[in-house]
Amino acid sequence: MPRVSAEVRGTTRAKLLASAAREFGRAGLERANVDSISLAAGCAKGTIYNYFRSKEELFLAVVEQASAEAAASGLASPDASTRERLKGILAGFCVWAREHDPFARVLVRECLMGTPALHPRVIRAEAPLVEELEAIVRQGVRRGEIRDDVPAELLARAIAALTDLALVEHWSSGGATPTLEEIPELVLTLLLGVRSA
Amino acid sequence: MPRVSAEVRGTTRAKLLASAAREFGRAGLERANVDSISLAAGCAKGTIYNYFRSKEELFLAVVEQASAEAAASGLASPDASTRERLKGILAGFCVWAREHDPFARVLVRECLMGTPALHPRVIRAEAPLVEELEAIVRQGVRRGEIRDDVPAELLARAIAALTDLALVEHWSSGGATPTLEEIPELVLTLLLGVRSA
Amino acid sequence: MPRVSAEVRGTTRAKLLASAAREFGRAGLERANVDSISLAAGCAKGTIYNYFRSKEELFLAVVEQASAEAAASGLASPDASTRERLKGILAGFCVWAREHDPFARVLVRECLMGTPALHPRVIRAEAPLVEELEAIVRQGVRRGEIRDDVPAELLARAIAALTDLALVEHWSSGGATPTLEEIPELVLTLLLGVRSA
Amino acid sequence: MPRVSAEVRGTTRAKLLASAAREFGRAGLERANVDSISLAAGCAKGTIYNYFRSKEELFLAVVEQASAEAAASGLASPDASTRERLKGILAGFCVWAREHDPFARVLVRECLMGTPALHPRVIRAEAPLVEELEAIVRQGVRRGEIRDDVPAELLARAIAALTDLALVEHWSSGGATPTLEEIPELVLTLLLGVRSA
DNA sequence: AATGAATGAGCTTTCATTCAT
DNA sequence: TATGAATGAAAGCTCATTCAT
Repeated sequence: MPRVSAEVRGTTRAKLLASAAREFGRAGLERANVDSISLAAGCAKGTIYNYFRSKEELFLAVVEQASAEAAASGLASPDASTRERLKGILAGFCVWAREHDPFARVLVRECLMGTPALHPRVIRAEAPLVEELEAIVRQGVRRGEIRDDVPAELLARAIAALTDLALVEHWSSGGATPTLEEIPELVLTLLLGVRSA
Repeated sequence: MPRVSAEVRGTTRAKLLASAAREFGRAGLERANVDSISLAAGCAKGTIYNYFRSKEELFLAVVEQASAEAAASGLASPDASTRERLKGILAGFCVWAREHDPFARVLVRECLMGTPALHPRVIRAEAPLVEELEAIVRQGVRRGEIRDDVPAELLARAIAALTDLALVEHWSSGGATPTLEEIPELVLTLLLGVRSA
Repeated sequence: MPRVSAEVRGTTRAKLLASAAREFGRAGLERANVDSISLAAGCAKGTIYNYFRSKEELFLAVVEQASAEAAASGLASPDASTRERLKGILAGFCVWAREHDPFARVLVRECLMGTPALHPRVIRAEAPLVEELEAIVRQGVRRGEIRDDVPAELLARAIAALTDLALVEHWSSGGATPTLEEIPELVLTLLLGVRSA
Repeated sequence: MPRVSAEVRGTTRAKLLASAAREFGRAGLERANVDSISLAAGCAKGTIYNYFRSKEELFLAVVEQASAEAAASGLASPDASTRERLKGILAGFCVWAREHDPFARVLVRECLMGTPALHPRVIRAEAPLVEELEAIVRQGVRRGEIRDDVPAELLARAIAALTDLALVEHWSSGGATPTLEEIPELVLTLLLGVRSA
């Protein structure tokens, strides 16, 4: 198999994923239109089915890619305070959300309340991010840097969930309130108290 | 002048709303099937359109009814502490959610991440509950009973949002974790700290 | 049976016919809406079916009433010239058309090209007018006052048909060209030549 | 780039148009059934919508095709008398009507009394035929070969209209009276007088 | 006789998916 | 591999008609 061909395959696949993210982010799984996706990706309707078994699989591929990218978006330095590290993770996530807006919209929407049938798979896709948060929280508790009145896993999930909700607010308000930059501090204040704490 | 009493009209309408709530809660607006709704309500397909202009209007009617009921579900006594009063509101909401499970599922789903096109109308429908929470929070701040480091409105919305998310968790886990009874305390602990605080 | 009741019956029936004529004239048989007709007549949907077996029968009743009225619209004096008598018939028809605009629209539309299934019955309804024209034409031919190069029946039908077409033109042009007053002379000039001839 | 040749596309489109003409000619725009059209054309229901935006657009496409063909159906030799040339046009139209019976029925029906909403577009489609008649009439008047007591445009439209009506008669009578061959002479006799004139 | 809620067959249209080329 | 015409199940919705009151 020639290398060029493989590259083209990858390119086409990436274009389809990007186009699908835009469409799914705009319209949701049900209302999204397969035709539009392929058209916007610059290929024909049938081509999608050379890369993905179905519309649903394409959707899941988008969610998984979004999740993988989001998980790799953290900026924390290991020697910072727990709060700084958590803030770094969230800030990285928000930066990624800005730069991959369509993917972020799909991921957040699905994490908050996805299609029931797909939820298990979405949860699995979401896991890395939450696990990273959880690890930092756990360490922070051990170090006595943050509250220990709720289980670490629960706190980690609350952080992730409130961040998602803040993003929804951000998009709903047309980007006005809150801004992407404000979100990490906002979420951490709500759940961990003010900075000095 | 109707020969069939207004009572019957009301009954049919109520049956349609209940049936629609079940279907929408199970499948969402898009996947819900008008035929199934009418069948489950025990009437013909066309009957729906004697009561609602379209599937979408029926959906909104469900959301509005759910919201109105939810807003009337509070149990707080005015002389209790702020925390107790907030807990009463949330507990009332959870009781209502248990007793009107399908309506609750639709409402929560929509509040977290509704169909973009319907979001403005859904937000309006959701307003009463949040406003009640906000009023209590504001009073609590004045009394010095709860945190004042975030705006009252923001805190009220965070309470509502985390409650919604907890309900999603509850349903996702098949009712195991958290239980409905745990939710109010859970949410308030996360956002206001432990009880004694 | 009380006489008043019979009068009411007649009134309701007349109102339904008038309302139906408006609706059928506006929208045609297929697009006309039974609900609108009864509503505009000031009664409930079901009432129509106390007077007419079906939408189609109602339509035919309108056509028949229109035809009967149109046939009674002639103004000819028996001692005038053939041309004058024909003109009188057509003028009477046009006056009737002005005063019963909705009925006229339905009748003309159907005479020109009605629903295939109904055409035989419509033709029968139209017959009186054409027969009257034919009688005058026949007499005119006997008297040597008009052309005899085409069969009387054919000429009579051509006169009726061109009048119908002129009315369609009149309505299509918003009443501008030709005006209702011009139509009789226009039609007779086309088929019998100029007046002096 | 289509892998199925443009030829196939054209064939399918032509089959759909022919099938639609049959159905519309039989039943009219409203009563015609999209399912029947596709079935008779030998393809699936959805295929229609690959070629036409809607049932109405399909109908208009039929009218336009009919009109284009009809306009190209004239047989007149330029050096013949005005009457002969007019007769040639009408004869050509009648020949076309015989050979494309379904299209002719749709076109004539629409010209006499079309769906109000579609009338403007139908009129435009009909224009070429009337304009050709008008040009010949105008020339005939200049040459002093035919009557000049009515405007050329009016006479041309009367000729077209009476021809349409004669075709309706022809079809209504099951092809008996008048026959297609008789129509041109019949119409011209009515409007221009006997041949020798 | 009048009502209008209920009916359900029927409609046009959509669109994810297939497959011959 | 890419294509896009063809597919046909399924959808939401309409509306003439019925009938209990």
